[in-house]
Amino acid sequence: MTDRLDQSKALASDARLSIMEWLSQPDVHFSTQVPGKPSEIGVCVTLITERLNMAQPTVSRHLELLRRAGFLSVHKIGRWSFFKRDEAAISDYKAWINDHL
Amino acid sequence: MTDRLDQSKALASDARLSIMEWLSQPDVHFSTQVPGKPSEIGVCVTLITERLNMAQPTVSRHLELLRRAGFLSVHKIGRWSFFKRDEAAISDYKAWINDHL
DNA sequence: TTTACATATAGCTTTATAACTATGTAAATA
DNA sequence: TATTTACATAGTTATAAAGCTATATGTAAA
Repeated sequence: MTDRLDQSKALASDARLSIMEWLSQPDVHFSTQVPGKPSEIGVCVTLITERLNMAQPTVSRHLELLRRAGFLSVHKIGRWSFFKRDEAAISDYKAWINDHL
Repeated sequence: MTDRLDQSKALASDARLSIMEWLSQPDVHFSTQVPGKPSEIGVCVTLITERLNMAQPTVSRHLELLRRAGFLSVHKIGRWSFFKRDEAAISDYKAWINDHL
């Protein structure tokens, strides 16, 4: 079973809430991405780092936390890591919150 | 505006998630309360402390965090503090999560 | 076959959380 | 009025989280 506490913890951060929100409209927020369409392949770490205005390793860690919570998936192409939302897992969490909060 | 980050942080704790869940059916989980019906006046700190199996000041702090997030309200009668859910604020947060996550 | 690039990992420092004990406060009771 | 009760606050300590720099890894380009 997915760990609801880990998921709730993943959302207890300004940076991570922003990431989740930006990735819900990736083409709008990351229109400058060169290697591919954000809504199709995901968004690379560099662009998210720029937008967050944080050091790259810090952003990698935030993304990893969201991934481990199940909210994001990664797709690696060459040297890039493209992150996108896992809508099924997100809906699942929403349903749980609706039931249990 | 309510601080969504504070609300999300308030839910990033096992103890606090349990409190929220117990208080959604207070008569079931706190049937031993003497001073009044839990679903009407709320649940006192002592009973929540017993159920959490933590020191009383620790529980007071958890309750205060949930209250400041808007999820709980307190009603003081004599020396007791009765905590109950603020369903409006909770629904408000759920709606926000549905929109923004 | 170096060099540059994109990301991840390691290690460190600072700040935030969470737990506890001790004590304070305010109301009810003896 | 002294004591007990219910809860809150203060202070301390331990653990977790968040940020950074430095470096490793792995791929692409020169």
